[in-house]
Amino acid sequence: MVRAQLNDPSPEDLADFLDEHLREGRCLVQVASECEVLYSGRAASVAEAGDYLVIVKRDGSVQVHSHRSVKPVNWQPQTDDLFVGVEDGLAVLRAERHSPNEMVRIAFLAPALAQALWLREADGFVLMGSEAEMQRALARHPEIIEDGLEVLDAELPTDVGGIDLFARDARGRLVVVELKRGKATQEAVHQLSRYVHSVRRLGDDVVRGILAAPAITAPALNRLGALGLEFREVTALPELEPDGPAQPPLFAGV
Amino acid sequence: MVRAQLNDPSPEDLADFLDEHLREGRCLVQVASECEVLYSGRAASVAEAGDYLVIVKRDGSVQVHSHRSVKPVNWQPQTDDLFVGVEDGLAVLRAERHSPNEMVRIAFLAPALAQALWLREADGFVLMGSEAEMQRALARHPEIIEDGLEVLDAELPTDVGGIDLFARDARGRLVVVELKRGKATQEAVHQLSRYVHSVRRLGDDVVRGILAAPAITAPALNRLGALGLEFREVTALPELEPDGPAQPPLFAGV
DNA sequence: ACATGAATATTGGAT
DNA sequence: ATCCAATTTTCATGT
Repeated sequence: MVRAQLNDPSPEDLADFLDEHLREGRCLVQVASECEVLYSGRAASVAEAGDYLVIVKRDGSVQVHSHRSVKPVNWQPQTDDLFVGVEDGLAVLRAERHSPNEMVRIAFLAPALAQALWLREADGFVLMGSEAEMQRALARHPEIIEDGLEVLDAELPTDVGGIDLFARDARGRLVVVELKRGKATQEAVHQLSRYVHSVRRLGDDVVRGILAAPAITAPALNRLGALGLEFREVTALPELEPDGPAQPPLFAGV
Repeated sequence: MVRAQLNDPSPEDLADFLDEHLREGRCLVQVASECEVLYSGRAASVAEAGDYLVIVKRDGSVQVHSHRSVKPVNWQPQTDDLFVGVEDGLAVLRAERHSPNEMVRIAFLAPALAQALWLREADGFVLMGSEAEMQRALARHPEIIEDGLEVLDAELPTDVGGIDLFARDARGRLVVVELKRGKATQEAVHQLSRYVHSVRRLGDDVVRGILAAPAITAPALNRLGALGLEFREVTALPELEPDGPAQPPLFAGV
């Protein structure tokens, strides 16, 4: 899994290392180093000298991590071109992509460690509890939302977007259902409201609007009521069994 | 910067390594290994045996990276508790957080490399071209949007959200301005429409709505026109000079 | 603690 | 290629 490793490399050695393993090896390459990072594209940023962990993956994606946060300080998804060189006595990595046109440039001021990893393609990843799953489940069992509900369509396109579930209730009224896999916010209420108005414009039928989610914020519930719309609690995942490990934690987060 | 390193560790050695450097060292720790990853919380997921690069930062955040994509396969932001142990002959890391209650569990099937890094706190990061910056610049120079525009308020709260810029035009009409730092979509048009309707409800004044962004999608522009709203092209960042450091003005209305 | 909205959002899917 | 909507969005901010 570890293809190569380099400690305290010279700028030239680091540049060679990056070139070799990014160009031919197609490895995931990391460098721990004091860096200077420039970004220019959709926005622009400068990170002055600081310690960072730089990761370049096989798809050309680049991320610059600091000591905190899951989100990198600088990054670039799937770049089209990578350039490596020595400029002013420093190893430099430049990652560019087109559409949008942007660029990240990393200067390695004091590289401490570089390594090339070969990670085999992994499969067998399964995610449960997505909104798509929720939609399939409710389309098959609409009684979870309400008895007598008959689903007419899923992802029904309107002029203002796609309706998650379109149905008819036991009394023949049209029902627009908007699903959220997490706590519903005012944004979701606005979305539902748009769809309901759009459907109402089509005819004189009575149209109900139901927001189905595991929870809803208080302001969102207020607005929902003010607009004459409804909320249905629908859990996206089964409840978790609380298991008692009885093990002291390493540390408590800051 | 490199505090410690371990090649092909035994499960016990890896567990000790993690314990030592996460608990006391408060280092950033990485492990390259064949892993099995379980996640349970807002959603749930299973990643069967595969090669991953695991990063645990000093704030307790955990990320599991595969060979592609800037986004981790599994992650956990700023956990409250970390647990390390040996279970069934495998080193195991568990990261939990409350609110929301969730958990990631990583079993290291075949650890190839572990290392502890000390990254000094870095400062000197500057980002340019945020929407907040755009808002400040346009509030000071509203003529970029339109001659004779007088800004009355920024982030003006309404019952449907905050209006980015609220103004009066040369002919005394009220103007609602919605800003986007990227290409504006239908969502932005709906947002603007909501604000305009909200302001119109307050009185009998004529209210204009302007969407100010560097670009707009074709469907969004159609809808905007259908709703009687307007688009103004406003670039969030100055054009890039091929080589010169010359500092053009921050914003250019086109 | 909760709600809101921006983000260099990223990513996948549909058109 | 473009557009749209979900995301375990994350993250900062205001209340």
